[in-house]
Amino acid sequence: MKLSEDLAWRGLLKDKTFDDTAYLDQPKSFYWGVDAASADSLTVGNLAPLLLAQRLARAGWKAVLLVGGATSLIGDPGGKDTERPLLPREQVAGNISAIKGQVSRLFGDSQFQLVDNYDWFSSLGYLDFLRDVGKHFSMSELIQREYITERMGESGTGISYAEFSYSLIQGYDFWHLYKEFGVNLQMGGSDQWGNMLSGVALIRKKEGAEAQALSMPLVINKATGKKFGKSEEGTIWLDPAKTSETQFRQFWINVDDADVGDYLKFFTFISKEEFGQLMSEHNAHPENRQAQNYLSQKVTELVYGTGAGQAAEQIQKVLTGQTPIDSVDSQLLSALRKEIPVIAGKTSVIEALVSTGLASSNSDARRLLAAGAVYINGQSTQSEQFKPDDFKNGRLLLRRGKAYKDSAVIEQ
RNA sequence: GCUGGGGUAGUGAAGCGGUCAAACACGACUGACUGUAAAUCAGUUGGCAUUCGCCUUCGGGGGUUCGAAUCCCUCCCCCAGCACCA
Repeated sequence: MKLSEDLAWRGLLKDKTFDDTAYLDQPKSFYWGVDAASADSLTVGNLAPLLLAQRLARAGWKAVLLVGGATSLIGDPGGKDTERPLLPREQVAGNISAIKGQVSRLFGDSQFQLVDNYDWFSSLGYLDFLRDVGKHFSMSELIQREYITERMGESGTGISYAEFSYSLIQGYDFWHLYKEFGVNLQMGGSDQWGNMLSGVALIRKKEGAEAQALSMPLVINKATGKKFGKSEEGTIWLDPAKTSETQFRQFWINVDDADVGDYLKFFTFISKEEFGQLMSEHNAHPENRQAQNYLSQKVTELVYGTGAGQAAEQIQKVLTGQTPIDSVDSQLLSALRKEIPVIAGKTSVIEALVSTGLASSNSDARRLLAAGAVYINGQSTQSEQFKPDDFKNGRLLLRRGKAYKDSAVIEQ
C-alpha cells in the first residue's frame, strides 16, 4: 500500500497544503517538532504524531526531529486557553535533554536526525529576527488566528507578547531547516497548523520556494469529547518512572469500544487486513476486549520495549485476585512495590487508607467505607479495623473501588 | 498612566453585610447495572469530629462592624476603552 493510501485509510490526513496526496509517495525530507515547556517527558498525546513521523520515515522519508530548546523557553499558545508560567531555564534544559533521549528511543530503528532549535536561536539577535522574520508577517493576519482571538477580547484570559510571537519562532525553524537540511515538509497535530503555515509562508517569501505542511487530527475521546490523554487518570507519560508499565498497559485496555478502532490505526502499525479481521472479531464479542488487548500489547511494547507487559500482566493477576496475595514471592513483591504502596503496622483501616493515599482524608476514608467501596482481599468491608485473619501470610490486599490500580499491600 | 469592568472551591458561574463551607452546571470519586466498556440511575465532593458541633477558605495585605465573599483603604493580576483637542 502506498504511503498516501495508508495515511488516508488511518484517518491521519487532516489539513495539507498540497492538493494531491501522491506528493507523499515521493520521499523527501520532513520535520516534526516537540516542546518540553512543562515536563521532562512526552505523553501519550505526543505518541500519535511521533508515530506518524515514523510512518513517513519507514516509507523512505528523511526524518528531522526537532526538540524545542528555544521554543520551550517561550511556550506555545496553541491549544492552551491561558498563559503559561515560565519555567526556569535550567529546568527547561533538563526537560529538553530528557525528551531528546525519549524521542531517540521511541523512534526505534528508523533513521533520523535530531536537532534543537536552541542551537540556532541562542545566537540570533532580536533586531535580526525582527528584520528577517517579523517584517514578513502581517499583524492583522496574526491577530485573526483563532488561538489569539480566543485569548483576547472580553472573555479572553490574555496573551503576552512572548507567546504571541511563538508562531514566528516556529516559522523560522522551518525556514532554517529548509535551508540547512532541505526539509520541505512539516507535519504535526492540527493544533500546530497555524504555526506550520507560518513556516510555509516564510519560506515562500524568503526563498521563493514552496514548502508543505501536513496536519493530523487531534485524537479525541469520542465518548467524552475530550482531548485524548488528559484528565482520565491524570496524564499518561511515556516515561516508566512517571507512569508504570502496569498503569500504561491498563490505560490502553480501558479504551472505549467507540475509540479502539481509531486508536489501533493511530497508535499501531497494524495492516488494513489484520485490522479488519480483528475488528470483526471484536464486534462479534466486544466483551472479550480483543481489540483493546491487541492495542495495549502493541503500544506497551513500543514504549517499554519488546517483552514488556509480562511483568505487568503478573502484577495485574495479583491485583485482580487471580494470584492470591499470600503466594506472592519476594521478586514479585518488589515489582509490586513499584506499582502500589506497601505499608506495614496499621491496624486501622481508615489510617491505612489515608497513609496509602487511597483516601484523601479521614473523612474521605469514612465515606468510602460507608459506601462499601473498601475491599480487603477482594471482599467489600465496612469494618474500621483489620481482623487478624484478614492477613494471609502476614499481608493483605487493600483496594478502593473496583479499579484495580487503586490498591495497596498492608503488611502486619 | 487615565476611565470602566473583573479576580469566588478542579473548571465555568451565582452570591453583593447575618439564614454562606458558599446555589447551579460540568468534572472527579463511590455504589447499582455491566464486558476491567459506554450509557443510565443514586450518593459523595474544604478539614476535623461524625451526635449537637468545631476549624480554615471567596486574588494579597490592612481596616470598619456585634458580624464581611459581600462595605472602605492599599497592593498585585486580567479584560475593555482612552491617552493632541478629551
